Amino acid sequence: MNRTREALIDVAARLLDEGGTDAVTLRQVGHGAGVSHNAPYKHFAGKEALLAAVAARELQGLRTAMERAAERQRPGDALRTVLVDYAAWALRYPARFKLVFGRWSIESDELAEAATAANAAFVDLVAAAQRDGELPAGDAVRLAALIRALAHGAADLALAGHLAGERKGAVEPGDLVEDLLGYLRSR
Amino acid sequence: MNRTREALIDVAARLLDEGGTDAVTLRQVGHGAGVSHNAPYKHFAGKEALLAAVAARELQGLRTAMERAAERQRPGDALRTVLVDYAAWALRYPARFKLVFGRWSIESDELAEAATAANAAFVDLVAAAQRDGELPAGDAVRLAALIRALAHGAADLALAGHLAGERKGAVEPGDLVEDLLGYLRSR
DNA sequence: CATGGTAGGTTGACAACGTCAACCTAGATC
DNA sequence: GATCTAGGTTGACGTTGTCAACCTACCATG
Repeated sequence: MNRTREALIDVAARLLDEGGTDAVTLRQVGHGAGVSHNAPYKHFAGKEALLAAVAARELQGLRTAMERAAERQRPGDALRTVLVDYAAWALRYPARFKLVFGRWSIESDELAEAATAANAAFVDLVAAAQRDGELPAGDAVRLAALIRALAHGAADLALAGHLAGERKGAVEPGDLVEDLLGYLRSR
Repeated sequence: MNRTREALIDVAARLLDEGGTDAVTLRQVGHGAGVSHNAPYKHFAGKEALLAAVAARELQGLRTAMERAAERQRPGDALRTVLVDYAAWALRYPARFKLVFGRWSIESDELAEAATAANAAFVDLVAAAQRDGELPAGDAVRLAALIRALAHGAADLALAGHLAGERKGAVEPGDLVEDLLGYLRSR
């Protein structure tokens, strides 16, 4: 039924990993899925809509990973695991990271819902860590935003090559996450 | 002498503010500067090189702002001022922010030097705040990376509309900066 | 002073891209 | 059996980055 649609998303994700957003051309996506250069328009309103579908699928994966960590580990460990995995994911799939957390120039219900769900899962994780005494008390939403902003910024700067220490004594995103959690715990 | 070159950079910066990186087309840049669609190639190797020049100019401005703040205020206040101004700048000129701190697909000595200088100025600011007891002791480079990553991530998420609280109780980048500095000071 | 090189400008062309329009076709629906 | 539609096709259009060829003042050097 939606076989072609799924194939298009798969091809788009692959091209995205290979060369970033610009490398995802509707023509190559169509060709890679074995259809013509205009077939994607039968499934997506345009290039942006196709990319939004890729982003939504990726966001659902991130949310699933968070929920799984929350089930299997204590709150503090789960939070650390999630953040470290997040940084590793960003470094491994830079284009996906930039797509998912960049500005969406299109309104997609699927994407908005996936983002809301993923954010809620993260806030839950933070709140649980607070109850466990691993994080200072206070507004969980705001504290979650703080932690998320740090992980996001560390990953983004690292990807751009703007994190201090090119070679010797390089600071890695995971290090900064550990530093922040350390400051917050010892508070 | 380099009058046309400067004009091209000016036009590129204006187009950048108006519609992001994609809105900067070499043809419009040339036309806006009163030259032909191919004249930019006499001053820049290509589109990326032109954008790199814009980014370098912007980075020099940020560095100047930091050094000025360091001269006129106490370390703690200077740091806070710089970070708040940084967040405000990012929200006001999103395209410049994304250009300067995005990945540079080109090697530009001018750009690399500007980045190194700006980063050094920020590390100096952090080190001064540490000596003043406003920040915990430790590796200044690493602590600076932490603070910078938070400010960067907060601004980037806010621009993408991914910061918690769309309307009610919206978390703003400046708030997160204040939160982090608060946690670090009371440590 | 003649001469030649170069910095900076021009026009024209090219392929690739996103997108629109028109058309085709098999299968579901009434 | 007629009709609608989801999903596919080909072809075209305008825009873009970039390359190539050409032109022309200017400036230094013989």
